[in-house]
Amino acid sequence: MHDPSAAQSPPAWRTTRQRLAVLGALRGCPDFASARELHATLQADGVTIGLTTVYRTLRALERTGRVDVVRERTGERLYRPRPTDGHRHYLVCRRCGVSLPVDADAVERWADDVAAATGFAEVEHTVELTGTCDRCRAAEPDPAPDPPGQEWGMRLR
Amino acid sequence: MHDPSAAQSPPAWRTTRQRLAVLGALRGCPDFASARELHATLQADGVTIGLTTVYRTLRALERTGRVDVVRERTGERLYRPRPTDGHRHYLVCRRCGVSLPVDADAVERWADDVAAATGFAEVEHTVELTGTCDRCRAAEPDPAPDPPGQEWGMRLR
DNA sequence: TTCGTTGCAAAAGGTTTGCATACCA
DNA sequence: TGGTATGCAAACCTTTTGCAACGAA
Repeated sequence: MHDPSAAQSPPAWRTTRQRLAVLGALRGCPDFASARELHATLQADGVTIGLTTVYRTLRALERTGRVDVVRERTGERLYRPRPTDGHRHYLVCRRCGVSLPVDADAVERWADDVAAATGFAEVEHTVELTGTCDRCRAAEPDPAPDPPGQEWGMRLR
Repeated sequence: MHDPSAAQSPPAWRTTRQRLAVLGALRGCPDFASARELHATLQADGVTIGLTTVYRTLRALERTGRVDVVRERTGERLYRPRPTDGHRHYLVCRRCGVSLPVDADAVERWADDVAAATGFAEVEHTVELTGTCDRCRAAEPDPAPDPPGQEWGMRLR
């Protein structure tokens, strides 16, 4: 027992020009941003950095819990610096992308209750809220809501 | 007014061999399955069907609310037939994939409250719970939990 | 006969990896 | 100096699209 390789800690983090730049860009952007967007921003600011490095840095930050991540409908990952410990859920405007940390205590409690009731262990949850912010709504009231189901009366057998 | 093109209803659903097969495979698999998995299952059962058709069928079922969808960590979409109206959230085992519909009234109410409080309209929510079911847990107690943050002491300025 | 559906191939789009080079500690 | 980090190119994966042929109604 006491296998040294098991206690092996991850490689030391090296502070590089590129990583600082990604952190800076992240802080400079209050809402969720994709890796590509961050990369474009950095290049526009004259920072020389590879897209690969942006991806790798974001993934590292994700692993250490320094950024929050949501998924676009396309599957694209969007990153946002984690404001404080405790706020980890957001309401994101589908049109302009503005994001708003929301109080999620009720969800946290609910998730804990479900975990306790089902016998599942190490229960993690992801909660994503999207909507249309009132500013966008004022700009253009209604974008033709999708026809609400039932239009395809499939007969199965 | 009364523009006919605006009232245009979606194209009629045609019941084809392939669509019935996808529905069948979906019903035959109680847990979440990806498009590729369903396609492989169908082929193994001797059903001739294109992967494209599986994707298109699943997308159509998703639009009409006949299946529930979750996202893998990779971004892959996983589908599951919707058991009843009302149950739309699941607790999925990260190891064996078994999924369990959970009562999500608390989350629904919370989402409605957030919508009301923020002034956002058309608020949609996705909630995904993952954990380790007791069966998997019994099989192998603990799979080396990831080192809990803080291991990379980054100095930012 | 009509028009939605199928399936192949190819494109698209985001993310990851191999490997030689650059650079932090 | 040693071992990470970087960056390019190419690989990977899932999903979507163009288009000609097929088939349900």
